Amino acid sequence: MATRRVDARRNEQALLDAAAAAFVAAGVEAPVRDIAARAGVGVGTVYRHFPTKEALVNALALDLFHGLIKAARDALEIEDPWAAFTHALWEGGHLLASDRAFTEIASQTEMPITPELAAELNHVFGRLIARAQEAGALRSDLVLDDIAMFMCGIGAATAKPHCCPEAWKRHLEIVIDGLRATSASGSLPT
Amino acid sequence: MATRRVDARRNEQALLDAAAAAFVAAGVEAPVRDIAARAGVGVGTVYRHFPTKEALVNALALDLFHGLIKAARDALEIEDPWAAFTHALWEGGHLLASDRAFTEIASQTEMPITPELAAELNHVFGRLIARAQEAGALRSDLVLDDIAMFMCGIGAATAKPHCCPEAWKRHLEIVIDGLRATSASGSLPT
Amino acid sequence: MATRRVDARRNEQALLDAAAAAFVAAGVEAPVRDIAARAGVGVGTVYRHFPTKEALVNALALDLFHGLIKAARDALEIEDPWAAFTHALWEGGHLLASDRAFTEIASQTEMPITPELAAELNHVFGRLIARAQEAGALRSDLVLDDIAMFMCGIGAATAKPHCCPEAWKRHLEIVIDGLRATSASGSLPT
Amino acid sequence: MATRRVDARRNEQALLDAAAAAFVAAGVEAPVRDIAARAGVGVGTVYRHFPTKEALVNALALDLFHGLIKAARDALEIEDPWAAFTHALWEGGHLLASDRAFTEIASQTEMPITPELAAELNHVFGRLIARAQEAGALRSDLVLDDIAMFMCGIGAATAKPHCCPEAWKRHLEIVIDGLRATSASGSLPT
DNA sequence: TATGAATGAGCATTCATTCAT
DNA sequence: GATGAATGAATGCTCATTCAT
Repeated sequence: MATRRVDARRNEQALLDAAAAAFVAAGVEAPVRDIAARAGVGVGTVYRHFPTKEALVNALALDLFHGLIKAARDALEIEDPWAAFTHALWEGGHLLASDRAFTEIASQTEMPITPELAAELNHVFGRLIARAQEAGALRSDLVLDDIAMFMCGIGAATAKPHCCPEAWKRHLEIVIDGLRATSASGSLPT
Repeated sequence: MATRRVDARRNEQALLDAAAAAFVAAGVEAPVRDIAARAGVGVGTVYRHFPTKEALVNALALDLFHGLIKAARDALEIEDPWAAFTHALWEGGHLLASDRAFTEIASQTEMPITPELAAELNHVFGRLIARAQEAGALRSDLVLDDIAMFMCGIGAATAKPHCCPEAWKRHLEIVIDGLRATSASGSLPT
Repeated sequence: MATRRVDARRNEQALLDAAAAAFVAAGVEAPVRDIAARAGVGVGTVYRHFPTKEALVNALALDLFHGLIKAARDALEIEDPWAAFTHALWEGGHLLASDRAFTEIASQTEMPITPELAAELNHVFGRLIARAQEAGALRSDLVLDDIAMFMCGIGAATAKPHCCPEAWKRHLEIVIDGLRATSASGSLPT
Repeated sequence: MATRRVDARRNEQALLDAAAAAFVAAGVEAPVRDIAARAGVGVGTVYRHFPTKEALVNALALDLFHGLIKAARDALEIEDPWAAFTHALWEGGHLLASDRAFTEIASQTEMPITPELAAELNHVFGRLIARAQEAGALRSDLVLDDIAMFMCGIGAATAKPHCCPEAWKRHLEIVIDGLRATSASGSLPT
């Protein structure tokens, strides 16, 4: 019984990995059959672990969200507010860049973020932003939602197949430079 | 015969519009039948104008590329190199933001850009970048591909259903601030 | 266009027939593919004519209901109340017996009878019953719902594969004998 | 070992009950898993007792047949031939009415009756019929198969979800009235 | 022996595409 | 030319059955 459990758990992770790979290769439209095949199991097994294809997709997204939250929380430990803020962004970037599946998902389905998760994400990132702004390091017009936007940008940068896998780093570098309090300057929004 | 041409062209444009609308509403997965219905024609007619659904999608993307090129070319007329460069970005942003279909497409299919088109795009944006860098206004490490990345970011910002339709403007503003030569500063790429 | 319509109409009837045959042979569980094959069309065609397998099943049932109503209405023309009543039963029996699909359906799905149809059925059969009872020919404790029950019995008699196709006639004969006003006599309901 | 046997038998009965309940609730299409759950065992255990879902279904049907035979045999003890005959019918009705599962089964699968069982059923019901006919109480044209038909009618009456659970009693009452020797009269078989 | 995870054939349904009219 | 009926491959999902533990 315990053994079976171990096996099942292994399978669940294999399924998650297989799904991520399949989504990267073929988008969220990747057939469940393909995911099963990649994981080396039958379709039925997929459905034993996830009641729905959507549930599998969500599980994948949730994983990333948790990673994001953890990264942000770790960043909160850093003393310097600006360093803490940028650290969180860089860690988030790494997460996103190493998980192209997420971008696929994010761009094609409604994010399955639960209210609790959203609240948690908001709380910890809000703290990061507030601290950096109070320290006078971060431009004061930045709001929480902008973070999501940057992350999407990173995802998009990563997803484009032809650009080098490090491209997102330049993107984030530029964005961070634009985020410094000293950079703020009225551009020309037409 | 000339009338036919006019009619056909009208139909083709109607089809393109219908497709854009359908894609915005339901993603690229929108059925061809829906597109036909929106255009007020039968499915057969769609296939008379575009050999394949993919061809229709590509035509839509091409349209946007042409708009982008035109905007960049117009920007080239502006004397001040930095103003010219940022003008092109803002115009591109507007184009992208007003055409959510494009983002849908971009995120789900390989961009169907032809070598000629790519060359043209590269040429005119390359000029814009070079001029701004020579004038010392634009950070010197910016390369052509970064532009695509920013555009994708804008697309992503626009596509997120819950964020306000103007959100992309802040995104671009920050990015532009980060692009100034004076902003450049080694961040901390982990 | 007119021609197509003719073809389509033909197909729809073929589909209905094929479905009836398939249900007789394999129950309502008969795969849509089989129905399509029997009708000599592709599965897609089934779905062009009926949005759902259930809709096809319902269409079949509705057909029979209409037949039943028509038979009862015709019976109403007969002057003698008892003759009218029994005529309706016999006609209904024939209908049921010649359409084993209906029994299959009736026993496995909720009857898709619309309120209007039910009302119509009730109205005309109610008349038949009332007239026969007023004439003192029909036992007075008979109610409308009993008719449905008898019909189900006939269906069941017909459906049993081993019994001769005329078996239902004896069933109905006995039931009719039991329905005469003179037969009524308290049996022994335990 | 004896204990084992007892346990197994207990399990088997639990399984049979669970199956009956599941079939009533969801038809013969009820998943084996549900049956197992209702019985509080794993699916594997179901298959230890019955090689096949069909076998389980058959066992259920057999149970009812045995009940029917027993009822008929008990009826044979009654002295008055007509009373004996009708008693058997009423008992059979009760059995059927209290076991909707059977009707589900009967209408959807070939009855798994063995030759021996059929012979037994025929023998005892044949006796009941013969006695009642010889006594001049039962119409002489009744044959064995008609009994099955009546039973199916009762099953059908019971199965219809909207009609009251006692509806079958009226059905049987009428049928029995029609079965009296005195009722016999040429109806009008079209 | 009992369990329940794994399997995969099978089903309803959708949708790009073709073609007779 | 335009139409929309027909096609059938492909997809998500279920469920009887097997088998390792």
